Amino acid sequence: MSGAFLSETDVECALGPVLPREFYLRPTVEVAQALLGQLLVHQQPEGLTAGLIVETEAYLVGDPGSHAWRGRTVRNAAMFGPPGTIYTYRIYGVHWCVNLVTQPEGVPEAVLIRALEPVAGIELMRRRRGVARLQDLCSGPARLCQALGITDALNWGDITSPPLWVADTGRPPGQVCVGTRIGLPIGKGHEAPLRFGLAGSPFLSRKFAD
DNA sequence: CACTCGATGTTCT
DNA sequence: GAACATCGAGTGG
Repeated sequence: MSGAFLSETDVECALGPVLPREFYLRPTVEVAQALLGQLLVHQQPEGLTAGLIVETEAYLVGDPGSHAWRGRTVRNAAMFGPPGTIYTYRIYGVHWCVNLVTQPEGVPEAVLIRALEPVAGIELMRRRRGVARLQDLCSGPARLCQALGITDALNWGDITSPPLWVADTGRPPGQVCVGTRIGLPIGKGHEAPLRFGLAGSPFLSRKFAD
């Protein structure tokens, strides 16, 4: 596929209506599940990339696994923004991850996007990722950010408008798997059932225990 | 397949 | 100094 630059209208027609701010202003666990099956889209001059959200995690107030657990810092400030705020952070000093804020300003809850099924701009994703297999392009929170070109530049941005938004596919999520969150140390909320995925998707970062 | 390890910004001890 | 919402290269079965 060529790197044609679609207008906002073209994109909206092709990919469905943009999910509005009210979509995110619900209990965070509900948003994390409702996002499954919807389309994350990044529109840039070098091309448009998009993928179906197949895996998410919820991070809550009073949650020792959350970056906001010890209060506001320079890094996590976007988590305290209004619903629909984009929170990006650098992990292990090398990769980017992206979250969407779900609560009113001052209440730091968010959904981490953990995996996508590639849908649009797949050749651009392959160039950015340096891998060919479809299953390796977006199956992890840092992988999908590299594939879509998501960086710190989007931190504090608004997920309800370009350049990064979620399009409503109009499809029900299908069967949702629930599990424990990935990568959290013992005693830091690692047991909480706050990871969600589309059952049977080959694009998950890891399989769910049955 | 399982496991180890290096990359290194931000936060905490 | 150590730990961390990770990934990919390397080793060994």
